[in-house]
This record gives sequence, C-alpha cells and structure tokens, in this order.
Amino acid sequence: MDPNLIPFFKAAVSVDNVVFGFDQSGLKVLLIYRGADPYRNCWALPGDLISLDSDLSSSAEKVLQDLTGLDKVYMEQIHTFGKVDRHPFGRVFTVAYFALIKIEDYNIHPSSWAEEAAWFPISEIPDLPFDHNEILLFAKDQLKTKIRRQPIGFELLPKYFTLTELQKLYESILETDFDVRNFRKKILSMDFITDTGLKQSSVTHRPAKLFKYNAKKYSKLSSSDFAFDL
Amino acid sequence: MDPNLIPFFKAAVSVDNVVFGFDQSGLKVLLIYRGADPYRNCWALPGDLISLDSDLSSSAEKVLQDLTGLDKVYMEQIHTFGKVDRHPFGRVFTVAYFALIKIEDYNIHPSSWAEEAAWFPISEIPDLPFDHNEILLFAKDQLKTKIRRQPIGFELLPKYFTLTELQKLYESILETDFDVRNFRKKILSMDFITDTGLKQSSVTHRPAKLFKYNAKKYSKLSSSDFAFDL
DNA sequence: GGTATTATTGTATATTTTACAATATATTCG
DNA sequence: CGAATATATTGTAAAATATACAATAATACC
Repeated sequence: MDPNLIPFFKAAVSVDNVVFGFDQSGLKVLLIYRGADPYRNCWALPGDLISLDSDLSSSAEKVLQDLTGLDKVYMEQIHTFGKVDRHPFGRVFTVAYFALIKIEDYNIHPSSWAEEAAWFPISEIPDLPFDHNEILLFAKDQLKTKIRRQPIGFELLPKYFTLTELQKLYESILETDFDVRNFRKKILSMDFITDTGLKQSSVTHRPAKLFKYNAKKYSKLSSSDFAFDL
Repeated sequence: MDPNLIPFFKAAVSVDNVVFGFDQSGLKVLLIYRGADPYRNCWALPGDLISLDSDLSSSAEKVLQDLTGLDKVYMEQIHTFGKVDRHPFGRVFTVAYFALIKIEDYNIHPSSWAEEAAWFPISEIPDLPFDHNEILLFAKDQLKTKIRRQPIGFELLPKYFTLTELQKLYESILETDFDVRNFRKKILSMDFITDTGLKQSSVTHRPAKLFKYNAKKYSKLSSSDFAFDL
C-alpha cells in the first residue's frame, strides 16, 4: 500500500441494530446486556464491530444473528454515525439498521458476548452507552415516517392479524388515534390486505376476522402510480 | 490497543457527494475529473477518503470544499455503501451524501486532485468508477422522494424565483407534468411561498412575479400537524 | 398598433376525507 | 337458557380537496 494511504486505513466500522417488536402493550425495542468491554454490564443496542471480509449488509445480518439468534428478519439501513469520540477504543463509524420482527415468531437467544436480551417498551428505554440513545431516536423517527408510506407495519404483526391489531400498531407508532370506521375503510380500500376467511379463537367476545398482507397485490399496485399514506 | 481488536481497525471511510443543480435545461449532477489514482482520468462523483480526526459530517463538507470549492451548501446523508471489493486499494466504506445548490450562486473551483468539474445532465451520466453509478441512482431516488414532502426544492432555485421555474423543477425531478393552474393553487395554498412584489426583468414577454421561500412560515406549519405532498 | 410569447386566473365536477353511533357476534355467568 | 359483558363491524351525510379544462393579461419587439 502507498504509504500516504496508511493513516486512512485505521478506522473500524460497527453495526448497531434497532430491533423493533410489537405486542398488545405497544412498541418495544430489543436490548442486550453487554458482557464485554467497553460498557460491560450495560444494556445497549445489539451491535458490534464488523470483520472486514464481508459486505456491509451481510455483516449487519451476522451481528444480529450472533448476538440475538435472530435470522432472516426485515432489516433496513438508516444512518451512519461518525463522531470522533463516539467509541472509547478508537475511531469507530457505526452504521445503524432497524429491524422489524414478529415477536411471537422468534425466540431470542442471546449469545456471543450478549449475556441477556430483553424487550424494552419504547417509552422506558434506559440510558444507553455510546450514542445509542441518539441512534434509537433516529430509528424511531424513521420508523414513524416509513410506516406511513410503505407496507412495513406487517413485519411487526403475526401473519394473520385483526384490523384492530393493525390499527393499534399504527396508533402506537404514530402516536395518534384513528376513527375505527375510517381506518378500516382506508386500509381495505388499498386492497392489499385480504380477508383470510378465518376468525380469532379463544377470545371471550365476538371474534374478529383475520386478515393478511398480500405482498403481490401491493407490488402490483406500487409499480403503477399508487402510493399509500396513512 | 487490545491485540484482538487490531484486525478490525483497518478500514478506511470515504465520502461521496452527489451534488445536484438545476437550470432551464433540467436537473444536473456535478462530476469531477480525477487526477489521482485509482481511476485517474475518469469522471467521478466528488468524493475522497476522510482523515480520521474529524467528525463524519464535517469531513463530508471538507471533501466537497476541497474538491470543488463549494462551501455552506445543503447536504444530507443518504446511505453507506460497503461491498468488500468496491475499492481497489483496500476496504473502504463510503458514506454518500446529496447536496443541493443554486447553480448561479456558486462558482465551482476544482482543486486538490480534481482536475476539472462539470455539470452533467442527469440523463447523460457516463459510466463512473467504483459504485458511483449505483450511488447516483440511489441519490436520485432519494431526491425524488424527499422533494415531494420536504421543502428542499428551493435549495436548487435562486432566492427569488417564478412559479413557472418552480413547476419546471418539480416536473423535471418527478418526471411528470402538472396542470399550471392546479400546481399554482396547491403551492400557494401551502402558504410558505410568498410574493416578493418584484417582477422578472429582461424577458421578452410578460414578466412573471418573483416569489421566495419563507422558511419561518414553513417551520411554523410543520411544527403543527401540517404535511405537504406534491 | 399588431404580433409573439409567456403569465395569470376561475369554476364546475369528481373524489376523498371527515365526523359520527347503532347493531352484531361471541363468551361467561347466574 | 337468558342476561350481561366485551369487542367487532358497518353506512351516510357534509366538508374538504383534487381534477379537468381555456380565456384573458402583460410585456417586448417589430
């Protein structure tokens, strides 16, 4: 290597994942309990330095898989953070991703140096190390913006879901309330949420119809000039 | 440094800027002619490795300033690209930014190893080195999405502009046509584009009124529940 | 004064959004 | 089995917004 270039090749890159989940009690974020320095014995975003022999996107998946056991989840890059002093060990740029998962479909298995993993309600996030609070805030805003215009909300719900669950999801992420009738009209008019013919069971009241997201119909629509907006 | 960490700290980070400008003939992108390896003697995005003693965002500004003389321009981070083999000299992650400038307000001064700088119409972009074509495409999409919902189009126009110019700008970026009357009604109803009372001069036909973007009114609106959408 | 060129404006209709409450379907309990 | 409880489901009228469409106005130039 040209000696002039040497000083440039001394950075590390990490990935930090903001994993969102959703259940009756609202939106949650997955944190791990760090069993390694720096910030050992703190709750933090599942993130790690990446080795330099894989593509960035593969590394992001690998970091998440290694720390939490999560595999094949919906992930999207959101932003890169690069303040000089953000990492005590040296110059580390971190690429933040958000991930959306159906809580019930996955078992979390903390491993590698992640001693524990737990879901924290979005409103009860503790102080986090590095710039993780900033990253989390950024991810939350991004989710809020994206969910209004792209059909990513379904990644947070079970395969079959009720319209009430869907409405609660949107209400909790967008921090607003929708009129029940208008919400349903709008959602159903978009025509990519289809009735499965099934109903809820084991509920102590009128069971709701179960719907599912129809990705094919959506992509047909979005490839024309359709755009949705909630 | 812990010897286990050494292999992680061997990456470089670069910034690549997609600088958009606009004039009567449409949307343009600023490219520089590389006078340094790799890909010497090619047109490329103005980008460079960053030194590791500044924050990422400052580095982005510095790279642009060094190569083109552009200072204090509107910049926004868009995405980080990190394929293993994207740079022939080693593992280089690049953080892409887009920048929007008012062509008339700036003089481009290629410097450092940028031998020339020139505006290329968005439809006549040559083959570029690295993954720059991919980055450019990404930036173009991002611009298209963002300009519909945030008042960033004005960064591409002179301080005082006519509604026709504004319409042409939107039409050329969004690749669509608007009805003159409806476009004006919509824009003016949003209430953050104000008539300066001035008129075009030195045109050989009826002079158009000059308007300007009122950032204060916009932020007042957007802090309530207002959202715009073209 | 006439011509050329672009700027500016209004209205009727269709579509979408909003506000609002009664009825339906299941379980549980007495 | 009927009543109580709990949530699901649905329609309509009014308001707001979007769309389609073409005639008149203001300047420079000849």
